[in-house]
Amino acid sequence: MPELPEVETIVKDLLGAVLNKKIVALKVFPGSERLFIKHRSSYFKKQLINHSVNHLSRHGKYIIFHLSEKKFLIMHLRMTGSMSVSTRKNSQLKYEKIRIIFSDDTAISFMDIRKFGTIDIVNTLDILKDKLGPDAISDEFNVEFLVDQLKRKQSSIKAALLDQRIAAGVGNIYADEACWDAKINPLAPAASLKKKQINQLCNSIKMVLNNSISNRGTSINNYMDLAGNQGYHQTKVAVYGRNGEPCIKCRSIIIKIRVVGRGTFYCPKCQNK
DNA sequence: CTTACAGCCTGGGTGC
DNA sequence: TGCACCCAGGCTGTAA
Repeated sequence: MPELPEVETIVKDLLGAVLNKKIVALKVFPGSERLFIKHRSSYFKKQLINHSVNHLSRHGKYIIFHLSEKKFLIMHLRMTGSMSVSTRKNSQLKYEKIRIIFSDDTAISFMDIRKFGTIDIVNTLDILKDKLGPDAISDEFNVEFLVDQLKRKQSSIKAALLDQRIAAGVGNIYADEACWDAKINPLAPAASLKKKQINQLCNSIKMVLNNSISNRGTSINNYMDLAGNQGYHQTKVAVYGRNGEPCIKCRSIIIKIRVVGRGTFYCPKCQNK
């Protein structure tokens, strides 16, 4: 599932394929109906065609295309979305839902197995500001911010880390990995953490995310990069998906529980508070 | 205000 | 080989 490091890898790879290109067509494939619940596909065509991609960025797990005339195309891959570079003439790719075609006949494709992905076109990014806190690898995501947010939380630290208004971009895998690195039990009440622990957790979150970016993301379940390749970070995970296996620090057996409906993996010895 | 949870989807895995 | 069932989880809407 694409979380911050996977989306970051996709955005970096996409940059050369879209920057300063003019959109001339939008191809819509069967099975894309859910993408057009909020606006019809004709609306997207009208908004996109003859606009250029001036810039590409990411906030949390959202991909943001900065278009000419101050419009923004916002995409979210959710669980199983992926992107690919294609051309105007390619036949439909597997699970391909839409294709954005440029004036040089190159194109980018959005694929999605489970149809949870979303797209939207907006005139300002205010909608993201309402939904998201600071991006988890940005300077605005720091110990002061985290202390302030966690003290008013009534939930577990795991639930707090999955809250995108707190840690935009952190998902289930990296929440577990960061808690393990910081030696914090995922069930610990968020408000119970001491400043020293929060400082460690903040550092662990950034470290885990940046390491994964260096490895082009974690391919567990369906994540693939633009070229259809897996990342390399799945061989580096310490706890996620490793229930029944020994902790790489203390050899205790990693256990799996459910927290806020998510599979949650931790070391009962290393993460005992 | 907060938190919890069902629902959205489909491929892959398991058990019979 | 086939079939029924379960699981994965990001986000939204609704309920408590």
